[in-house]
Amino acid sequence: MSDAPTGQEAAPLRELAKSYDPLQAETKWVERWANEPFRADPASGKPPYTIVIPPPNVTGNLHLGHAFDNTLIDTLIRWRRMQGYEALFQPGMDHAGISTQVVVEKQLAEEGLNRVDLGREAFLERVWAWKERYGGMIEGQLKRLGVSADWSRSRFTMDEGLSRAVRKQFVDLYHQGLIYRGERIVNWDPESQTTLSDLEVDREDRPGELYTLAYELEGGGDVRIATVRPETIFADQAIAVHPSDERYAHLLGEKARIPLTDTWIPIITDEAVEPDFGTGALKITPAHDPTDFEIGERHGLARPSVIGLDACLTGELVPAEFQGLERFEARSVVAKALEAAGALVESREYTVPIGLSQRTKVPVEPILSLQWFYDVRAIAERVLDGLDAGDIHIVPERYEKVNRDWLASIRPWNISRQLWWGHRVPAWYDDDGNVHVPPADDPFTDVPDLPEHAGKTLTQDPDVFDTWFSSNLWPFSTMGWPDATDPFYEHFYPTDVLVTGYDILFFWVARMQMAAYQFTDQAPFKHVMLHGLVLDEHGQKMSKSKGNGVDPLDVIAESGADALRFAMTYASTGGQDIRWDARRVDMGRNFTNKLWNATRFAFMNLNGPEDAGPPERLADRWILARLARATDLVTERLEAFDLGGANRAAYDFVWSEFCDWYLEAAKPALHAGDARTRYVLRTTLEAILRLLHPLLPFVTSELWEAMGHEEQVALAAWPTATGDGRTDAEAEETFATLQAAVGAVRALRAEADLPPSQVIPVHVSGDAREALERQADVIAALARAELMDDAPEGASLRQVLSNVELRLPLEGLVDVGAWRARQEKRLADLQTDVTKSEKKLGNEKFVANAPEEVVAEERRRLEEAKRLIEGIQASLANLG
RNA sequence: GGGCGCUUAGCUCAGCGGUAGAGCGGCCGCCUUACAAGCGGUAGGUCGGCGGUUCGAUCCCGUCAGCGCCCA
Repeated sequence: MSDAPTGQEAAPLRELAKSYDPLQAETKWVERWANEPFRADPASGKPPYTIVIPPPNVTGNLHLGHAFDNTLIDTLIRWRRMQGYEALFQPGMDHAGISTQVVVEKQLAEEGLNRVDLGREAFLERVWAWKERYGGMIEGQLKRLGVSADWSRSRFTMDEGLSRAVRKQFVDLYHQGLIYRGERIVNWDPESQTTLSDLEVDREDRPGELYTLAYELEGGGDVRIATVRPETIFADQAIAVHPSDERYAHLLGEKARIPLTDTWIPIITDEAVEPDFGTGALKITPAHDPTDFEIGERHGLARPSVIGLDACLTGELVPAEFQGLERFEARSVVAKALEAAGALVESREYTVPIGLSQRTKVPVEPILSLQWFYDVRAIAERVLDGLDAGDIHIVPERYEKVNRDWLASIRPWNISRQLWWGHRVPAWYDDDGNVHVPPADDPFTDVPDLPEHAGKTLTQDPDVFDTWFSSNLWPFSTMGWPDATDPFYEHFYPTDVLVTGYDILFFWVARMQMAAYQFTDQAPFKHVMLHGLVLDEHGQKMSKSKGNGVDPLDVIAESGADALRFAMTYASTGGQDIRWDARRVDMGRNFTNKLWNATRFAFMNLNGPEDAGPPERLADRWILARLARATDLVTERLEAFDLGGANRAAYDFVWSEFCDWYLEAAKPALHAGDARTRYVLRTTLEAILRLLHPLLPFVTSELWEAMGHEEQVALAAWPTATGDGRTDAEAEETFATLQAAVGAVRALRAEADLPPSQVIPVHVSGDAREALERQADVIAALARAELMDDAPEGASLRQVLSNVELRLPLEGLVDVGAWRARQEKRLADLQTDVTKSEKKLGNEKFVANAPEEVVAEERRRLEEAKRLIEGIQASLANLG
């Protein structure tokens, strides 16, 4: 064994504290990464790797969902950066129209103010002030998580450049006829006073009543209709029945009188009526129901409205006594009046499906309104073609079908919102109600500034766009689109992966797909990695109202960001929701401490020259082979977007192999000053720090620096397992035998209840005897056992293993009865195995059909079990 | 009404065609000079029920049950 110091002295190693203080180290690196941020350089010549952040809302603080998302993104980014990619983690934030407006209005209310008093300009100033404050907080929180984003690239959906992108989108689509203004039934949120897209409405079944009303007929008698909304009868325009419904055929062309009024309406037929529902006759109220609206369109019905934006009865059709009643109150008041008038035939309990505003939880009111719509049907087809062509891979795969199904049944998207906070609709109206949108070749000039409109009075549409009508451009608007001046668009777009929760697959992912094909003629990302939601410890969704949220910053303050990140990647498997369990954070914290101490131990022993020559000691050869395997596995798991698998693979290797076995097994060599072992120890430790860095950026950075590296580990190369001498089946096999022998000795020791300090003599026999004798020093270190030259005389405990038999001369030290009992249990288990194996091997079909190696393995097991049984029986006979 | 996911050790979860794994918790020993946030040993599971495919099923198929989610 050569100790020739061919290597140079290692750099001076910093002395490490006895235990890891994550907060101290993390604070330091947070500061460093703030001062020397990770910058993506489009001119580096390296292949690009891009992930854009799902922009958090400026509304408030980050929650665990954000911590989850950003941990996954940053893990991928750090890994790829180390692999030599020019990695861009594009950060930023979303203006979150309605949510932000709501919180700022709430804040105003506390001061006794409201936005209308304040006026649009002043109100927007308040929102911007809010944005500055919370935007900064969110960025600080992400930095505390250790995210290696390029902060110089941070973008906000309301930035000038991104606003230009939104405007370009609108103007282009308008001139293509894909965006139009129309009067439709929309989802109105009376609380926040704006419309909502279908996606922003949650459906819920609520107990209600189904009323049967009698409408008097011109020719005498009545026709009975079923409705859940008697308060809207004043806006009725017809009664409709199914064309094939014989029951009503004789009434066609007749007129019926709306109860409580003197209004007569026609009886018509329409395919949309379900004959089985209620009486089979429906009152048609085009202004207050989407289906009725469509029926009304087909029959040219008028569409008067009787419910105002405040959700109260209003309009000249409503009798004075009901004017101003709130819709739900109106329902019971009108029902009572109907009853009094004899028009209420029946009312019975009925489950009513209603829509709730996701934001305010208030039931939405379907109202007739003039809104901007984007007809996405054609571009959705284009996305479907792209999916067919394999442009985008979604993991887990099952979400691709969900993605497709939604696109395939998509409907026009209501993009206007009656809010102040957001991108204002760039459309102007003249006194005659004509619509003016900037020309396609000059989208950024306001219409009143165009020469041809000089002198005209034009008013801009007061509304703004749905927030998603700007975040759908995020992957390219953040890269400078539509302006060609930013090299990032050319270099970093399309992006590589989108990492986000499955809950915004429709809201955001699908809309980005459509926008990207529409404006960049390609998919916005190659992969979509969808993760689950972070639920509370009882499996409930976390929410502010329930107060069951966990603040990531509290977790970080308690255990460190590495621990939190560990918990996140550990729990990330296959898009499954993760139930919050603080024990996973403890695992992470304990792991960082373990790593810290392993390094500390290494430092105590890396105190002399190193020799980079080929390793000769078994433990050295073994750990290198195991490291190669671990490296392959971790890399392969990362490539498969299986960060949970990568985490486990790294954790198991570092704790169960490197710490538990290698560090112990290397002690004799290190104490003997073996320069090659020193080299193996240091290089393995360095590989471990690099392998763990994407998962635990802080400790690994701290330890890497402590090892004397000037350049931080984030910029070091990702380990690779290629290269010769990294597989060593022989070393692995021999070491496995050593592990089994050490385990057996330890078990014997525990059985004999001997103190750990007491050295015990052990005799080894069997095939592996020589190999183990060569590891006598290692066995001494691991098991406190001294190998005997000669078999012990007299009674001894024998531990029979597959290729080794251990004997312990322990007369009088052991409770022989307990030992015997244990050995007999072992015998019984082995007998069961033998029976099973014999049965299998006796099965001709098994031998004929199973793969050869499986059959061979079964034979080997049978032989081994038999051998063990013999050995154990002999040892029991020898017990005396 | 349609679709999807989950059901594995006391708890939280991996695994997903060839004799069941982790962390925590339990039990028995240890402050063995890297680590008590730790070390060694050990117990604990008919992998939700029932059928089927297969030489072989926790894993594939069908069905039932429970829990949860999405869409209409």
